[in-house]
Amino acid sequence: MERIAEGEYAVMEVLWERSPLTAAEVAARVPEERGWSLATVKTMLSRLLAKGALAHEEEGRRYLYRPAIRREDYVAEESGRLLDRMFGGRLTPLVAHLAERDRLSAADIEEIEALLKALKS
Amino acid sequence: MERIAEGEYAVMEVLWERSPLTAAEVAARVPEERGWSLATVKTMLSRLLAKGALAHEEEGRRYLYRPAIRREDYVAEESGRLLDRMFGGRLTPLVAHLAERDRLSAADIEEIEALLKALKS
DNA sequence: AAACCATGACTACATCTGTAATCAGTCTTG
DNA sequence: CAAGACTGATTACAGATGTAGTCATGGTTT
Repeated sequence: MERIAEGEYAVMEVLWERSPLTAAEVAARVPEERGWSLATVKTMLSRLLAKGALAHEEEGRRYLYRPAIRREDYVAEESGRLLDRMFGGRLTPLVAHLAERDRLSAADIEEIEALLKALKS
Repeated sequence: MERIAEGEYAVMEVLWERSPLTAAEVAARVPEERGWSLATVKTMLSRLLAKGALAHEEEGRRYLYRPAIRREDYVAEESGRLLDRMFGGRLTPLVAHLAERDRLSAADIEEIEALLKALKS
């Protein structure tokens, strides 16, 4: 599975959210902040097709695009990569780190505790 | 703070581990697997200097390099970025995700529970 | 039919990255 | 001092990425 670049990821998000879509529809759903032209979105679509991250089916004279890889899998790979690189693959240091950085509220803690309890059973 | 590329990160790791170091010393400590020549390491060092991620002091006719950003901060930024992009900024889904993917052993769970308990007090 | 519009394919181009080689000094060593 | 060795600076170059523009073709509207 080839690497998906940051910008391409925005396109994947759109299609994971809803698919299949035409190029124009994808462009309409890409976050405003990107400020992309339709041409740019089309380039992204082509590259993602080439990488095998998307599939397309013809619908008349145009294409309908849909993801060819699951968001699940992509997310797993990326978070695994981060974990390995920065925390020696261990989740505990990440949690500790985020807690220190105030990325973890009391409610979060409760929630994670509940999750862990469930996992143990 | 400019983005640090994957390859450059390997150099930062070396210097976070121990610094200051000369270019040659850094090269000697970069993981074998990279198979980098000294020239490559020097390029990385220059680019990191330009990005402001490293600082150097002259030591005779050569430089001693040292990090100009804290590993802490870099790691915080990167993990925050991942969390925001993939999990809406929430840690719980990430933990749940990793658990599902068997990235979480029973021992890990114990450990995190202990950590959370400590955090609450 | 003529003019127009939408679409994918192809082309463009600057910047970033990975991966060096080469060059111009300075230090060392014979 | 001459020949190397070592160092940062400069240059190289291919592939990835961000960000489009252009072109050919086939459908649409008057």
